[in-house]
Amino acid sequence: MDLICGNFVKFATSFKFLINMEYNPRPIEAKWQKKWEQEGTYRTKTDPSKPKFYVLDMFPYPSGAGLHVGHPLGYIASDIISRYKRHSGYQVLHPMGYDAFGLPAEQYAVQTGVHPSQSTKENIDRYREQLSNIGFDYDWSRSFATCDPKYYRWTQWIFIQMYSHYYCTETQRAKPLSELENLFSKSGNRDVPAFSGQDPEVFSASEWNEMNPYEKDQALMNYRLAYRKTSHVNWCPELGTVLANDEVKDGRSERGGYPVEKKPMVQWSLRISAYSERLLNDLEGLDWSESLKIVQRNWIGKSTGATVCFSVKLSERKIEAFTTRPDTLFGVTFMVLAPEHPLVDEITTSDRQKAVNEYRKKAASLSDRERQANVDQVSGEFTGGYAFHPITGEEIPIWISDYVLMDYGTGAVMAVPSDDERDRKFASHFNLPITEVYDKSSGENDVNKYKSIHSDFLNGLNVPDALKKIIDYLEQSKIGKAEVRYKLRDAIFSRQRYWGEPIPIIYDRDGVSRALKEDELPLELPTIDDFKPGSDGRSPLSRVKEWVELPGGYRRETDTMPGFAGSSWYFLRYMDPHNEEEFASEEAIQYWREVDLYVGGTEHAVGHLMYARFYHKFLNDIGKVPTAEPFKKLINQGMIQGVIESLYMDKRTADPVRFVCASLAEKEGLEHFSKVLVHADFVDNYGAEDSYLSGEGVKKFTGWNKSFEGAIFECPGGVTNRGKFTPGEGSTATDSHLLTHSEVGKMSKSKYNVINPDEVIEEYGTDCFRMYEMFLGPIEQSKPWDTLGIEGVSKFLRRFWNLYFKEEQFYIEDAKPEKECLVVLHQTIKRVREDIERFSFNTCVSHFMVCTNELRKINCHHREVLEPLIVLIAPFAPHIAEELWSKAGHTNSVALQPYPEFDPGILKKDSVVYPVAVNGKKRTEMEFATSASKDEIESAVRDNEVVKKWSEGKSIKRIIVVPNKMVNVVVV
RNA sequence: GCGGGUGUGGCGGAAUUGGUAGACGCGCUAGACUUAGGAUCUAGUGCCGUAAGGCGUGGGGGUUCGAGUCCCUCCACCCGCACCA
Repeated sequence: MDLICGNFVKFATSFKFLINMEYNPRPIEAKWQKKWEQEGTYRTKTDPSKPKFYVLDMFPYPSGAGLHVGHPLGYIASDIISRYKRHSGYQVLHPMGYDAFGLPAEQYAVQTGVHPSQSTKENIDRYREQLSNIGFDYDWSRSFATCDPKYYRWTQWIFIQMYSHYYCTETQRAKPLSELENLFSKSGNRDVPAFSGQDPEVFSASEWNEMNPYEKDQALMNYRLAYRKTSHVNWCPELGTVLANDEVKDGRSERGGYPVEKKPMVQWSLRISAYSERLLNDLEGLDWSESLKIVQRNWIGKSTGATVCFSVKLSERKIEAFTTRPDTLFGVTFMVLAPEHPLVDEITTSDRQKAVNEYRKKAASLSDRERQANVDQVSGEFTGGYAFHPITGEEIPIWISDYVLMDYGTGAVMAVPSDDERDRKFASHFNLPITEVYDKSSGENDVNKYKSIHSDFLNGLNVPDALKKIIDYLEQSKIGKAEVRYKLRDAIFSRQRYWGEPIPIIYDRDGVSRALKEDELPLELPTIDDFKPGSDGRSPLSRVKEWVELPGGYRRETDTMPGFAGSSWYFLRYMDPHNEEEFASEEAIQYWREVDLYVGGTEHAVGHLMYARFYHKFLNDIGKVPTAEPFKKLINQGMIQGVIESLYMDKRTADPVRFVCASLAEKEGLEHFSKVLVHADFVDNYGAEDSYLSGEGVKKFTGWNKSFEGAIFECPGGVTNRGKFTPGEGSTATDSHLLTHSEVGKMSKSKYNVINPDEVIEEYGTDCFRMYEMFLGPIEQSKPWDTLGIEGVSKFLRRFWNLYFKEEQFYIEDAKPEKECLVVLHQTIKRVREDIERFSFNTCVSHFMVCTNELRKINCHHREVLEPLIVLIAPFAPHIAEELWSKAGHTNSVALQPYPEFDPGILKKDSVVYPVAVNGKKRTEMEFATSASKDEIESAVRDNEVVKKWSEGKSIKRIIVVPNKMVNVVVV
């Protein structure tokens, strides 16, 4: 009987599908996705008759792991905006592509021998499939990958432009290098307005003209925006490559944990530091979050001050020190050099030699991390040498200490212990004198209000005035000069790797560099089958002799470009992705200009976003793009977290291993237990507080982690061992109910809690998945994925669908709707429009829910209400919208319909229900016509029974009427 | 240490300019329909209290007729930077 009934229900349900009554998302979604692709619904044209809108998602690296539910969050948000803008009459550019060069594919190749191009292609295909499944409106015809020679040809081209430009400090923009060479041949390099990070050797015009090509090349390297020089890099001998700073953790490589050392190597770099000031200033006009701007400002790290020159006793050499507080110059009582400072050797006296050498040796052996770790410990050595105070002429002892960093400022500090915390610490530790140079006796906290003392001609001045005066003095007497410094370092560009863009440079027999000509591009990566690093810190390419060695004794550069080379300008290529003549046509660039909305995670706060801004500014300088900034507005989506599930394992017994229920662990004392991660798939009620392991879950767990096969799993109801559950004494339990420990944390493969969007979509449908991701909370906040919550959205979509059905048939009536229905619709239009504009997608979803609940209640089936609602929801749930739109009798795509406008006339009310408060507490409600005057309302409120009751025995002092809002009665 | 952000029911979160705190959803409770319910529908659901009422947006103070929202102060958590001269 049971069986027959069950089958009947099943049959009836499937029958309902046939007549399209029940909402069954998957077939609908597949149908429309196919149709969109066939009809090119989302093809973007460069059409100057329409306003444009460029929405962009941050370039994904297609990893082998595929997407988890956190990745699409930002993509869905940008998809909604892109669809909304299309409905609003914009020509929308919403592209997607792949940042496809990079280390993971190469590491995989080293391990497996699979060529990176193959594994990358497979990963891209998988990404594309997963993305398509979510129904995005990407114009796939514009997609590309950075490893495609048609793309990287232009990555190489941009590099060559940087190689052949310098930065003019007069006009504050990049200029062709040939102009600089002209200047050199006319007047040498002494006064050229050209940015150079190092202090290049000075040469005259005739010296320049007599230089051989090699010497000229070397000299020009000091000015090129892409240049080659020796830098101290993180070299990892084990991996045979240079690592970026963020790839090094605690002196070891992030991958593999191999030791990393500082090694001088000849490397290509980009002179991003020339752009520091512009990168800093132009942040001002960007619609980015304040916190992101601050991160960028910190990174650029501008400090304004002066360099002061100190002469050294018994030496011709001078010490330059940078300070932000030259006004405290009279408070200098000692100097501190970085241990690596080149002058240390010269000034150290023989009696101090041994101590100094030991200290330097110790400092050199520590990594940057380790040096920073002992911030609290003061250490240092006296060199025995003295400098002269540039004004008073007093002798000042010179110390060395590792709190002074060689690569910041000049590597030398004029120590003012009175006004600098670290100098003060150092002085008191080594008993060095402290001279107060500001009168702080007033107890005032504002530094700018102090008056200068013990400072000769500065006495009596406040800080800003003293600063001005001392800088004037320093410059006039040529002791020093005002100076601005930045922390921002030039970007090291060389990678000793295979899977990256070849650097399009060749060297002649003498080592003189030359860039490839435009018609020699792209310089394609040769195919190789051995991906191990080359010898002597060179890339695998160095072994490909037939590629490296060229006729005429020329040799190719064998290093490749870093990941940011391809990802720093990709947003421009989408404007015109198939152009073979230029990276994008002027017409396309003039039309699309910049990205109007950029969506991505905070992990790119400095790296990608800084490099892309730099590239863009450079291209702007050379007249290739019309805008100074690439990304007008930026939204950082939050992370979607997962619940990390673990089991309590008893530390006191090992044989057999004993796992216990969380309730037991708490009773016995948590200190006796360690936590063992358990795969989220094994847990019942995943995500809920009382998630647990059933007998089935225990079986999965022991099958997954065989070392626990013999373990016992104890919960209050009984014990499970080797698949058998034995109830405890007096227990009626029939199965394991082992509560797990659950905590919110990162969703990651290593935590075994990854939720795959494909599975969610399979169960609930794409539209539901999209809406639920939005419904979770504000886009910028991190929040945990709640497996149960999605039911609510699923239920809502079914109800929404059912608005369009009556007695199992699609049903929309053409009769004039009642005002009530229209009010619901227009209220919803108003709210949704406002909330999309402010990127508040979670509240949009709730407006749709409210709307659906209300229309259901009043049983509204009017076309005039239900059709605009389809368009309104289309950006959020495009598939269900298309299906209902076509069922309503339309043959065109809903995606191209104008977005509904709300009619303020419909929302206008005749009367308003006022909350009436007495002394700020709401006590009753009263309805008044919207036209009612304040006086009318006031007198009616006075007569109100409830108000009378609350003012009994007291007098009404005031009645505040806020029109159409509320009434407050003030009673004393 | 510095900078930024966030603190609202059992949970995710609403509240655009100071104006009915807790929309919407989850969860929970009760009921209806059901052989059944992890389906669906209806009602309820901040806390205390039988009620009247009181208390409530991290704590304390202030401005205001009125404060989640503004000001001061303290606390907690998260993120970023960190000897930057």
